[in-house]
Amino acid sequence: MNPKGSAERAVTLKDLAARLGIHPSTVSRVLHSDSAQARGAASAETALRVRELARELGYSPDPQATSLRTRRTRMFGVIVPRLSDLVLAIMYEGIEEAAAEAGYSTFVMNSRDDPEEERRKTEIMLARRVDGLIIGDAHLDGNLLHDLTNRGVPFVLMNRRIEGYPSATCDDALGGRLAASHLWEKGHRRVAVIAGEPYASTAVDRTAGFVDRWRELGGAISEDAIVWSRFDTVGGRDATEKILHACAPPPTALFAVNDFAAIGAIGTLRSHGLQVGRDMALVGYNDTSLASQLPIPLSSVHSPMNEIGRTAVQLLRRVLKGEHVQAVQLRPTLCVRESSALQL
Amino acid sequence: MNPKGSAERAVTLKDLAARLGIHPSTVSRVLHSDSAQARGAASAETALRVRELARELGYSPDPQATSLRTRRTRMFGVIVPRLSDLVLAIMYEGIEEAAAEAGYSTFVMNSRDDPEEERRKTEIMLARRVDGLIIGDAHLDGNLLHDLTNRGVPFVLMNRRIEGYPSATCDDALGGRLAASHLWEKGHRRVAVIAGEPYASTAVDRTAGFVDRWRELGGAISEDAIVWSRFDTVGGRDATEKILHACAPPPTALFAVNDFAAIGAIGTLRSHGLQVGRDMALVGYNDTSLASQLPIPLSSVHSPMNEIGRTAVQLLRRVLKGEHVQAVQLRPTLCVRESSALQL
DNA sequence: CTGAAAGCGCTTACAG
DNA sequence: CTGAAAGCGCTTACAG
Repeated sequence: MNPKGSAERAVTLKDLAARLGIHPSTVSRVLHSDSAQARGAASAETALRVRELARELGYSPDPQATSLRTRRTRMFGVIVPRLSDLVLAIMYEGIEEAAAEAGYSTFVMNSRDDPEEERRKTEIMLARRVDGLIIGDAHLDGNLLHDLTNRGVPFVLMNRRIEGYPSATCDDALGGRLAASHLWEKGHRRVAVIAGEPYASTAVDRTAGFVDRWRELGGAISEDAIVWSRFDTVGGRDATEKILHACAPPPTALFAVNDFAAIGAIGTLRSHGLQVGRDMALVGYNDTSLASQLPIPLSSVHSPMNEIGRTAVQLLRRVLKGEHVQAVQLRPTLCVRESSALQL
Repeated sequence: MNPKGSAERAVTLKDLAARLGIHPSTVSRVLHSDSAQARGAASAETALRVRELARELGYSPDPQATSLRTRRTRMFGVIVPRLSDLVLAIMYEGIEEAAAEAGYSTFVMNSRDDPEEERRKTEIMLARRVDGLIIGDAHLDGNLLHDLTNRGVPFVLMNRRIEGYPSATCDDALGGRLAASHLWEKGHRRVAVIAGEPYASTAVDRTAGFVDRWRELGGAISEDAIVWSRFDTVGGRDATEKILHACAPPPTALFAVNDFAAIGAIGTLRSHGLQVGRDMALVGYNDTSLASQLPIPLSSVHSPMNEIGRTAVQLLRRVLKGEHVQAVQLRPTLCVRESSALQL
């Protein structure tokens, strides 16, 4: 409503046409011929007049009407476990940027990593008629993706991958290997892994990469030293507690597949009188902004999160064009900081 | 596209009508009469048949078509400084929940707290024809809100407030007062404030509340002891550095208007050989999940972030109904932890 | 109780 | 080069 209390009606094609004394379809044609000269849409002169008036009146096409006609909404749906997970929030920033650049808008919804909720949110998105879906919470044991494929819904995975589906992720196995090489070089021989949720490829791949590399280097690592856990600080606390109880002698280094789990680990270590970086080396994953800012800066495998989000958008656009799309894995790099700098 | 490569066409009202041998308008009427019996829309028998077939075929109305007709999109636009700020991410979770419950979808966009970007994102949202806006990055010195009001755009503020506009926020002045009372009772007499960005009501109100209460209690606090700063960890680091240089003798307690700034403070204190909770008391704000999980748990003013998001949705819905809406301030509570537990 | 029509704002073949 | 028409999928007065 404007100051007088009545809703401001938007300018339409018809308004423009009436003002110019031409037919709405001509206006539409001009506004669609994107190049400088209206290629066959109208005379150069008409085109100019149309464009000028459109700018003057601030014409912006009604997306609902356009969608109804074209059967495309230029909207993407994005599903993440939770946006309050910094990792997903940053990936979403990449998505938003890339989508906006390509003229798409995005819906995000939280699934709380619950398959039931994921399915419900997916249906809401499809009811909204999004052109495609970016799924950030794929479960290795789920069947949602199979169903979506059968229904012909275009989608790509992000953050987590599943064999056989297009995805934009970090090369998590490589990230795990980087952490293993680093700790080995620092002289550690007894290590443990805070492994994350076994249904997420991020957790599985990072852990597998770490263990593979560790064994390649000649190291030993028992099953007891690999503790699956939640991704958050509480998960890191609990896992560290378990590791300290189960492993005798205790490890000299920990690899946490997530920075937040690593932060939880720091807390538990402290309450056992152990200081990170001095009594126990620690490497996290993602290199979220907090890692470098902690009182004792945390070593972390840097994941190009913004880039992963942007890549997901590019992949989805290619899927929409009917291209067959492969999984893309972006390279991680290791950032060594005080938490694991000491040479044993 | 389905397995055969052709897009799955959604079921329409016309499809239902054809199958039932009745007119589409009758189907529409039935599907709109929400109560058990179709109140005047059709015979009970017809209504039943319509509903059954709709369920069977998984009919879901095309929102673009509906919007075009009703001139409402049932979409809200949400603008936040950044979703990678945990505080805004959690408020957004509240928004998403409340919006979904009311049958609304939400777009979020990041403004990076830049007025230019905020304006651009606002225009994108309006071009999408959202029914209303939730603005989470209001600047005390901006003029966007004035313009939006003149254009008759329905909106509410969230997180930050501005006199004269409807808003859902924490009672930040009260939060500041709680922190002041607590530190005073613990015996502190020299304090400093990491005050945040002066263009944000959160920063201004929390700081003013703290200072007011401190003076009420008979305390003194100089201008040098109030340092404006960014809201993030780097802001907290820099501000703490300034405080340690400017104040002689140094304070015994710090109040940071944001948990992340507080985390930055911990880092700077450590590099000066000061341990939080022992050598310097520290209180943060928001009680984000990290606060209680830090190696030295951080005292923090708890802000009901999810509830603030939900409230913003309720307010906006009332604005849409034409109601005149007041600012709502939700009560904070103080969580005392190790970082400020010591009695001087 | 139900049908028929108009129209929301656009796009897109089809004529001329 | 431009106009006229049809139609995307709905909703909503208006008849009967």
